[in-house]
Amino acid sequence: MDQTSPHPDEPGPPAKEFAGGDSRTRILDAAEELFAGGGYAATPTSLIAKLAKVPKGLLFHYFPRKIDVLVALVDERTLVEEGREVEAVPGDAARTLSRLARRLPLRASPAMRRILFREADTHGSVRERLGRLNGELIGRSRFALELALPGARGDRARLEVAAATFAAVLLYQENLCQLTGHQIDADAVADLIAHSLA
Amino acid sequence: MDQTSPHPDEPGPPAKEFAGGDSRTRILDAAEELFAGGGYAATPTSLIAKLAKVPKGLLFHYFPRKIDVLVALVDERTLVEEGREVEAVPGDAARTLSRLARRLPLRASPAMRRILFREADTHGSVRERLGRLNGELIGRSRFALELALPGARGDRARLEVAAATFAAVLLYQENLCQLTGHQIDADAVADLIAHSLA
Amino acid sequence: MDQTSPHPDEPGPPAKEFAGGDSRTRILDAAEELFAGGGYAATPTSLIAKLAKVPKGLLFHYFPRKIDVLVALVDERTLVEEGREVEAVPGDAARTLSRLARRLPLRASPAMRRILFREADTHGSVRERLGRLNGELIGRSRFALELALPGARGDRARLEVAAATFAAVLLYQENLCQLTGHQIDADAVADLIAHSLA
Amino acid sequence: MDQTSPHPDEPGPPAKEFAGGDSRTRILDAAEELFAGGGYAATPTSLIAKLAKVPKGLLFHYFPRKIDVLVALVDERTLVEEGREVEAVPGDAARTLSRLARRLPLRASPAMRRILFREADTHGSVRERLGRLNGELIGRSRFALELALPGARGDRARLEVAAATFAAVLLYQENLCQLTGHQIDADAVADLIAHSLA
DNA sequence: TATGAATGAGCGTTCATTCAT
DNA sequence: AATGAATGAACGCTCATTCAT
Repeated sequence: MDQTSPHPDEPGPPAKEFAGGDSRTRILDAAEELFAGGGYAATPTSLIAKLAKVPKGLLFHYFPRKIDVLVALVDERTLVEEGREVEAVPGDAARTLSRLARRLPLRASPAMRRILFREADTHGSVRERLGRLNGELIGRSRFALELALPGARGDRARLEVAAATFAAVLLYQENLCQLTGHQIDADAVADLIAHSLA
Repeated sequence: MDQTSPHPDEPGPPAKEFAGGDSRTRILDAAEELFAGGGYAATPTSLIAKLAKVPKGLLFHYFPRKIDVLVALVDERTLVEEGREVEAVPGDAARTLSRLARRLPLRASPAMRRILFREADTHGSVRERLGRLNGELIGRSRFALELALPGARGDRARLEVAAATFAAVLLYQENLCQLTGHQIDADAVADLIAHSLA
Repeated sequence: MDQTSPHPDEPGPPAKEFAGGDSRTRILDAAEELFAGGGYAATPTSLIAKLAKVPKGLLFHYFPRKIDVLVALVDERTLVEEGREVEAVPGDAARTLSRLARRLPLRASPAMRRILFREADTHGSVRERLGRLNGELIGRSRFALELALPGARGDRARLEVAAATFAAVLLYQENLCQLTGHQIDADAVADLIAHSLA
Repeated sequence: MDQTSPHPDEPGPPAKEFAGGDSRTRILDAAEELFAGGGYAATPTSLIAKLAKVPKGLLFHYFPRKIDVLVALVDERTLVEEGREVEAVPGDAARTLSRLARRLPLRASPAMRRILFREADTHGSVRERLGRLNGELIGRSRFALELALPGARGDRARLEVAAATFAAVLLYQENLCQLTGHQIDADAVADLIAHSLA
């Protein structure tokens, strides 16, 4: 959970955070934690309820089927920002890409990020969100490079490949690094790609 | 799956492939298909037994616990080739990497490849194998580039980044492409990287 | 169900049929439809509330227990007419019974009739109502035959049997015909019975 | 359970009645009793298992879904005898029908008979069986009357009505009598019908 | 009267695993 | 090695009912 997700302990007006709404939030909080930790299939609804400190039946009041919890999580707690302006540094592809890497168009907690990759295989709505993120990453990389290197120096195809490569590296960083234990330095990759386009 | 996929280069007589041994193989065949399709957690042992056409009890004779099936699958049906020679094309980093992409150091059926990525989150032995693949990809890429570009032209660090990037793209190609629907052309990436090292 | 079915002969102003009272009626309407369709046990109160478009809690305001809905339905929407005069055609037992068949002493919608037979096994109040209907049918048949055939031609016992037979056929027609798909023509049976008493 | 159903305590060769088969029988025994008593919908599988003294899971080993228990019961423990010869008493329709009433073409325990009527509303396979019984009763009654009264005295239509009436009375006797508390004497009805055909 | 969140026992079902043969 | 009945804990889910507002 990052600064954008609805947390009851967040500062600001605590309005409407009592009564019914609270339980639903606590259920999602618990599910987020557990799905990220053990995976959707291996997490029993009873455990979600226990962690959320709500009776089991209430979970199904808000989410008629278990899968609805996951869908709600993805719907409400991940946001792929689309079409935002890219901050390009004219003439400097490397720094432009670096900035991009620092501000991924994904508003989601670390837990939600894990869920996004973990459950993409199994559940369409999650896969769709991941696909959207991928597309956005490619689009932004392409756009950023176009801005940084306005002269069509290097044909478009090469620029496209560069964008796809950078997107691949960013997703790799988000996902596989944790699994494989191999780190990758996005800044260095940005530099590499910039060189190749020079 | 079939006799051609797992270890085509394995020497030795194919003995013991009749009678009893057959059941074990059929169990693994079935599990491979089902784990790839629906995931380990969502596949009941009873379904494996049914698809393998063996009685349920026999499955537990060969694999006392369900997880042992997955472990056996990874142990016996994936092989990360280590330290093999890389076919480098001296002076041509692009073609060298392309060759690498064409012959991944992973001997495994498409189904086993899916399993490798799918279950890496949950099961240590799978994760270890995936990590090994990642390491091998990086190592080979590095080695290939060293061979192709013997002059330490471009510092080592840059070469390291290039290797890691290429490895990331290859894994992305193996895994995320299916999920996100975005293809990536490894040859073009090879070309890109070669340029950046020129 | 609608304003014509339950008690078309009930006198009195139709007052109180707005506002709050409406909810109660809609609940009973919904329950009638659902109990007839799927049976009492298989119909959740939540579904009744949904079909009635009332909140779940309100249902329990009017009917503290689920069974009360069924009891109210039977109480308020079935009426076994007792002791009404039978229109006999003197000397013509066949036509007399035919008339009886055409005007059963049961004021209830088709749905309520199904409920009456369906739930008789399980719930005493329903069984009692069905028993009452049966008794009334026998009584009327007996009385009709006595009127039609005033000379005690044929002993009383035979007349009693004829009445019971006709009642059985009428109930069979109401209930089993739908289940078994075999129709029976009450007029023809009336004719048959009249012959046997001649 | 009547003399035809498979009971372990039945005399005769006790072969194959050990091991697994016993549990299945005990489950059906328990279900028969409970379904007859409280109805299918109101009988939890856990109660069946408890009464049968088997673990709950075993019930689902033999009957994957609850409804399969009911279907098996109807399939294996009711038999509508079809096409058997009718013992007619030539010239005596009354006694012929009486004999028919005494030997219904239904082999089933009293409990199964209740189930047949109780659950006919809800479950197709039960309804089919009941419909078959109804058809057989009509067919036999017709055939018996044809045999007893070979001269086409009384047109065929009348004979058909007589058959249907008698069948209706027999089913009424089996089912509704218990619910309504009104008895009907099949012999007397047979007599009545015979008179009407004379 | 009206509302829907809350509650928890219980349901049908699944499933990994054991075991006697 | 082979078999499938047996076991019981746990699962996702349902549901009548309660309750605070």
